[in-house]
Amino acid sequence: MLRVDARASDDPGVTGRRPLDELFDALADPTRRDVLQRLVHTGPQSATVLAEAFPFTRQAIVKHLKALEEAGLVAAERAGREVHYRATTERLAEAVAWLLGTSAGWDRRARRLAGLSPTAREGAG
Amino acid sequence: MLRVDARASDDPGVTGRRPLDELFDALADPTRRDVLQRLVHTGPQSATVLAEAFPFTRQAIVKHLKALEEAGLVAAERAGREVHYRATTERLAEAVAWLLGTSAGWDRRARRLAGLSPTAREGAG
DNA sequence: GTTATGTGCAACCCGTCAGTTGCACATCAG
DNA sequence: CTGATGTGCAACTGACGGGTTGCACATAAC
Repeated sequence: MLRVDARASDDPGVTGRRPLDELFDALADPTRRDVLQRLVHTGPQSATVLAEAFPFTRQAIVKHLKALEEAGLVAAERAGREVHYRATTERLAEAVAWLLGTSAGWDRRARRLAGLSPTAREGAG
Repeated sequence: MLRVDARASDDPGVTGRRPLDELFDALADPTRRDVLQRLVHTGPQSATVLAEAFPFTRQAIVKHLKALEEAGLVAAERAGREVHYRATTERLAEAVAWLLGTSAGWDRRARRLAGLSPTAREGAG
C-alpha cells in the first residue's frame, strides 16, 4: 500500500549492509526497471513470456526476476509448470521514504510534502 | 523543489538508455548514498574532508562525487584551491516520480499519495 | 621562494554482474 | 508412453565499477 515511513534506514555509520542496498541495487539496472514496469502494465507473467518482450534470453530475465524478488519488488507464484511473477509494492515505499527522508534534510518542504516524521536519518556517522 | 511529476518514465519500449539510468545508478551504491546524506547533514564539504569520514581514500570519494555530480545529485563549487560539493535536490524528485509513477500502475492508492504532488500542493515550485 | 595542503589524472587490481549456453528435470497434451 | 513446452541449475565469458597507488599540478601559508 505504499505506506511511506520515512525512516527506512537504520543507522549505518559510514558503512554496513542495509536492506536498502538490495532494493536500490535492484532498481539500478535499467532492464530490471523495464521488467518491473512491464510486469506492472501487463499483469503477472511467466519468465518465458516476459522474455519474449526483451532482447535477452529467458535466463537473463529470470536472473533479473530473482533479483527483483529478493528485493521484494516482485512475488513468484507457481501455476502448474509455470511460474507467474507479480509486481509488489511495499518495498518500493522504502525507496521513496529514503529519497524523501534524505531530501527532507535540506529541503524542509519535502518532509511536509509527504507528512513524514523527521526521524529520517541514515547519515554516515 | 521536489516537484514530483508522477510521470517520469517515457515509454520503456523494452530497451533504451534513459536519463533515469545514471540517477538510479548513482543511488545504487551504498557508499554514494552515505556520501550524499553526509553532504546533506553537514553541508557543503570538500572531497578531502568528506573522505575523512569514510574508510576510503579521497580518490574513491572523488569518484563517487563525480558520479553523483553527473547524476545531478550534487554540485561542485570551487573555492580557491578547494572544491566544495553541495547536495542538490531536483534530480531526486525524478527518482521519486518514477517510483510513484510505477507503483501507481498497480496500486491506486499510490496515485493518491502521488496526488499530493503532481504539480502540487506545495512542493511544486 | 619554499613548504604544506588540496586537487586532478592515469594506471592498475579484483570482484561482481549481466548475459550467454547447455543440459537436466518437471509438467501438460496427444 | 512420447513429445512438446516450461522451469531450474551450473559453468563460462566479458565488461564495468569500486577502490587503490603514485605522481603531477595548483594554491595557500610562511
